[in-house]
This record gives sequence, structure tokens and C-alpha cells, in this order.
Amino acid sequence: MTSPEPPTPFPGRDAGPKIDQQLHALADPTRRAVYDIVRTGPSSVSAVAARLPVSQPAVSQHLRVLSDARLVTATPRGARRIYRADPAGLADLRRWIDQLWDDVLDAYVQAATGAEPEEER
Amino acid sequence: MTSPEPPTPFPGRDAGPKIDQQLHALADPTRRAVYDIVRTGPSSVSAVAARLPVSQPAVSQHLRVLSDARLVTATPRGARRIYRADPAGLADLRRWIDQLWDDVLDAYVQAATGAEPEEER
DNA sequence: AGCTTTCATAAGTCTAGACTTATCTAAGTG
DNA sequence: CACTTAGATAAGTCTAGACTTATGAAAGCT
Repeated sequence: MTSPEPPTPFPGRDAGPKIDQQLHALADPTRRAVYDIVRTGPSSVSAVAARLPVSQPAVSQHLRVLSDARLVTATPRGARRIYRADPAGLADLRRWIDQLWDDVLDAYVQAATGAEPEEER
Repeated sequence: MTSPEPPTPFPGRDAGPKIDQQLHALADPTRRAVYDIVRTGPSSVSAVAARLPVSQPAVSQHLRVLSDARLVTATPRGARRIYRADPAGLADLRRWIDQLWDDVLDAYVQAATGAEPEEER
């Protein structure tokens, strides 16, 4: 075989905007710390800020990113807003990673076992 | 109960440098595209660059980040360097997410079921 | 009604990092 | 050998985004 196509100009396959947001959200250490606090136990913004060496607005901004990524949800409780982890959002990311893992492992064993198409240029 | 401790000054728990590198590596869309090409089939640097709208040095730099994060490995093949996905690196990230998922789901059902310690201030 | 608390948002700063072009080395090819 | 090809690295630019302080809007408290 070895189709005579040009180098396939562009894969175009993307992880989708949601996965992109979630990876971006968890890539920052401070934001991960915010998430760790919130997921351990539901917390208000100021309660999170009290445990981290950053300002309250910084925490609000991190929680906004986590909320947009569907990794946390907010529930108004009087003047406070209680943030908690949203399992549904994390489930999406987990599915994505699992799929990736299956693909990678599959390609790996297939390369190790007999058939090796090797590199493509 | 309600322990009389101060707000627990800092969690200090971090995902570790390796997970941090891997999340950071996969958080960039272009780098994810590089990874997608390489994981689909082992490729040289120029083969990757030919399929993406970025320069060859950009691809080299992305592959460096992916390599440092143990997500890809390089094998010299003459003047070329063949890059392929490293399952071991991805396994680390997958384990981390799975652990996170277990924790989050656990906290969620525990909050839903009876015992609700609610927010902590 | 004021005064306080809680939080989001606005606006500005400053650094990380995603790109570029310009090399330099190493390995193949005539 | 000269010449090309492959890729890494250096150096510089420019934007995203992680912070800050300042302020405004709700909600509770006395």
C-alpha cells in the first residue's frame, strides 16, 4: 500500500474546547492548590484565600477558571459562595486520558509485535 | 467536635514535578497536536513540522518539553531522530487522574450521603 | 438606617513561554 | 572532498495570563 498522499497537511483533530480548558486549568500549580482545597471540603472563597499565599481576587480568578472548566461548582450561601468539586467535569478529563492511554498502549504493543510501519519520513 | 485549629496555613500537597510537567506539556494545543502526530506513528521532527503550521525549531522545542515530561522518547536513526509516544509517562498521568477521580467521587457521595460537614467558614 | 463582610470585577504590572529567524553541528550523498 | 539534509540551540519578539491594588455590589449584622 503506502498511499501516495502528501504528508497529510494537518491533523485538525483537537481535544475539544472542554478538555482544553480542563488541562489548562489543572496545569497551574496555584490553581491546583485551590482545587485541592475545594475538593477536600466545600469552601468559601475567603476560606481558600486564608490557606494560600495569594490574594482573595487571585483565588476568585482561579475559581472562575475552574468553574468555566466545569471542575467546580458554586452555591450561594448568604453572602458567601460555597465552592465544591464537580465530579462530572473531572469525569470528562478522565475519559479523555483513558482513551488516550488505550490508543497509546495499542500503538505501542502493535509496534512491538511484528508489524512495524516505522517512521514516516 | 469542630477542632479549634487555625485555618490550616497551607496544604503543601503538590502533584509532584513530573505530573506538573505532564499537565503543562499537554495544556498547549500546538504541543498536543505534535503529540497526536507522534503517538499515531513514530515521526521525525521534519515530518511533524511538515504537517503543522509552525516552524521546525518550534516543533523541536515542543518535543523537548514532551520529552522532559517523559511523554515521548527519541531514537536516533541516522541523521534523523524518530520520536514516539512513551506509554510509561502517560501511565503516570493516568494514575494521577484516576486517584484524583477516586478522591473526588468519594467526597461527593460522602457529602450526598447523610454526613455533611458542609463548608468550613 | 449605617457598618461590616464577602466576593466579583476592573485596571495595571510583570514574567513565562510560544513563536520567529539565524546559526552550528552531525550525518548522509554526489 | 564539497553539498545537502536534519535537528538542536541561541537570541529576540510578543502575547497570554498570573498576580497585585482598588473599587463596587450584595448580603448580613446592630
